[in-house]
Amino acid sequence: MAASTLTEVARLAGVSPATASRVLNGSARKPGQDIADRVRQAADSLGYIPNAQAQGLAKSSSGLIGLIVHDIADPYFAAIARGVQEAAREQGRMVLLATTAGAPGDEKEAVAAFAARRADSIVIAGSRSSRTEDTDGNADLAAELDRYCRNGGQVAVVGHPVVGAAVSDGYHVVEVPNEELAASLASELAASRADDDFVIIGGPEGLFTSDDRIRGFQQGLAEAGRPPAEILRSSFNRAGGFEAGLTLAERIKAARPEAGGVGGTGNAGGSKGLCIFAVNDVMAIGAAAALRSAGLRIPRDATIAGFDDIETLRDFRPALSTVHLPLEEIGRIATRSAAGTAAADGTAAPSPVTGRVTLRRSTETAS
Amino acid sequence: MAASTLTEVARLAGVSPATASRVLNGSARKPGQDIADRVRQAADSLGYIPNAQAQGLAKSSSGLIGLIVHDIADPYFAAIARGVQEAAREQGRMVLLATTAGAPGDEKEAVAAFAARRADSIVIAGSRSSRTEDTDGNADLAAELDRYCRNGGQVAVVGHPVVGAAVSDGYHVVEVPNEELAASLASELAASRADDDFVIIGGPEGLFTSDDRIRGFQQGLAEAGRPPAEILRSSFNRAGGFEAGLTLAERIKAARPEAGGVGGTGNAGGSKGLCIFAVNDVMAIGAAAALRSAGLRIPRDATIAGFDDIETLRDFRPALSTVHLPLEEIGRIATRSAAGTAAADGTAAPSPVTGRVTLRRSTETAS
DNA sequence: CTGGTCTGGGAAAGCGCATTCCCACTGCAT
DNA sequence: ATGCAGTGGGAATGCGCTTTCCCAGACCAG
Repeated sequence: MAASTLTEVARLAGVSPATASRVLNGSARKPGQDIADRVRQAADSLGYIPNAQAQGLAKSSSGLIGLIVHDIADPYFAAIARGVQEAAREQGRMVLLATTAGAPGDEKEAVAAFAARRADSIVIAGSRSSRTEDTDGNADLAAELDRYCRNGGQVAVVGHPVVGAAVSDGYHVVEVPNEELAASLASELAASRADDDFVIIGGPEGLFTSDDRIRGFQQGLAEAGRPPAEILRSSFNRAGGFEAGLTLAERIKAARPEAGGVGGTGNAGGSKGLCIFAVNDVMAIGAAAALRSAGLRIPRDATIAGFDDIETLRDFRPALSTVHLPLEEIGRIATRSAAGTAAADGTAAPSPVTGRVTLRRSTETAS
Repeated sequence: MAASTLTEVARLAGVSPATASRVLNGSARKPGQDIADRVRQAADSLGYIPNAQAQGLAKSSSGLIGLIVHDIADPYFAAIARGVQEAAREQGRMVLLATTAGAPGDEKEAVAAFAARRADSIVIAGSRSSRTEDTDGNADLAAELDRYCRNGGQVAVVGHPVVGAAVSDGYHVVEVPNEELAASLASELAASRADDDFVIIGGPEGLFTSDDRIRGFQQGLAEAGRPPAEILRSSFNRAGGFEAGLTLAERIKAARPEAGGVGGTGNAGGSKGLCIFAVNDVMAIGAAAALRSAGLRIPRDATIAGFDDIETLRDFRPALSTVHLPLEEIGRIATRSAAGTAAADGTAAPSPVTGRVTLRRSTETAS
């Protein structure tokens, strides 16, 4: 018992398929009221569900929007995905999900798959990379995107443009002011942590998001008259933060004259404290966990700040200083800017993304 | 410049479209080596990408799997989604995402949309509800699923069967032993918290997952010779947990003879302690935050346990006692059991879901 | 009353592909 | 030399829908 077709509905209603199509789907021509009623009645007496594939084939558009993320279980991407999903629903589209772990090769395949499904638009979240091992992948990805755009596809990239992508009118970038915000964070921290040394826990070199935030932070430090911070590189996730945190914990303990047992006086003696900036919240949490596992306490033995303001992490204690990013909104903006409507609106540029430095307990001056 | 078609490739290669189709897509008939090479070469010189819509139309299958969740930004669903995504990739399919906030009406629409797109299978995560206001929605959803299955669709539901769904051979349920696990948790807690009273923070009545866990917990308590716990109902998310937590905080403070300032002696005086079981981790975190905001400390002034073992929450302190659920695996299992292959394998029932009670600091006996 | 313009419905041609059927040809046994 | 199965390619049909084009009738002005 296959699903019923438009033709069957038409026959039941005693009209031609053309007419049935016109009444059941938004067509320019509106058939007469009586006929419309008859068709609609026939349709739901048959439980008719239009075949989106056939519709797509005929109209060459699918009502699909492709979303590419590194990892859907990462709360950063999950938040963006929620925004995308929401905007998609507004537009009456569905979202197709692809996860790639950030490998440009996989992303290229995802784009090809979306193109095959004739997705109306593609949203690419997740940091672009300029690492040399990704050069080929980036080129392939750029070529694939280019082709997709030339065939009328719309793509929106969150953060940075894809390396080497040609600027076409179907290609939008949702700029996230990572650098400026990191600079603001640095300047605020420089003010409140006057006696601290700074150290940065970053992702692998070449990851744009990470690099931007590092650069911005250093710049903010410089403007505040502080020396540049040392940079520890590790992977862009919780594990990376943890690893770097262990390294830092060793140093902190080594630098302390007395043994660092629980109940120590902490950093009160005027020796310089350490303020850690992890380039994202998840890494910051990892680092904090590492410090704690080494018997150190935050903000007593070191202070720490992250970036993103992940919602799920907001109950973490001590509350994490960070930079708030409207992740969900970013997802919405990206989706809208890649919607056909945005292009039609012409100059209606989507509102730019704004973040906000949010200092909390994890960088508060020890009492 | 529209995307190139099979016909164009065939023409370039000097063969018929039929032959081109046979070489480019896995067909039973394999054309000769020389011809195959010619076609393949023509294909990628043209940058040919098969039109999945047309393929789907012709084959009436789409390589799509639909995933229904309440909220993709909820780490519980995000984790399941990762598993689904992973399994889908193994099968060479893509996942279509729909979020419904748990409203059966929306879920019905999502199923219809998936059916329209001729998704090969549908995975429904997220608790079913038997609330009276959802009765109609549930019936609609069941009818829609039924139709989908009759048309050859496969559906897998995580947790509970959809209310009123007819058992058909395309309908699979991935059982999660919520009740048993909650009972185990209760029994372990009853043993380690010999002097505590128990209270349960549950979701709205009628939510199966919540109800099962509550029932199981009560049963575990009973088997341990404890009286049933009082049940506080609120919404099934962090906010609900927070709200219930505030209520409990009031009570705890009221029950304490001396004022509950910081530095109080806590619960040492032999008065009975309170052990809170929140039916999921996110609610537990919310409740913990509420207690903390009221100046109470865990596990000193109250102990608390959750359910799910959400990864992102694992760095929360005090570490949350909970029941570990292999969320990602659950997603994989659901996806596989809804794959055509699972049906083909016949008796190869997917391994059942097993959880594990995981006691951590949040329910540790106060030192 | 007639010629013209609308209006609303139907017939038919694809959209891009898979697949069934058909046919020409080869190679082998008879 | 003849008949046969077997092989490999092409023509044609259809998946379910949209949309252009066409046509019959209605309606108005002249």
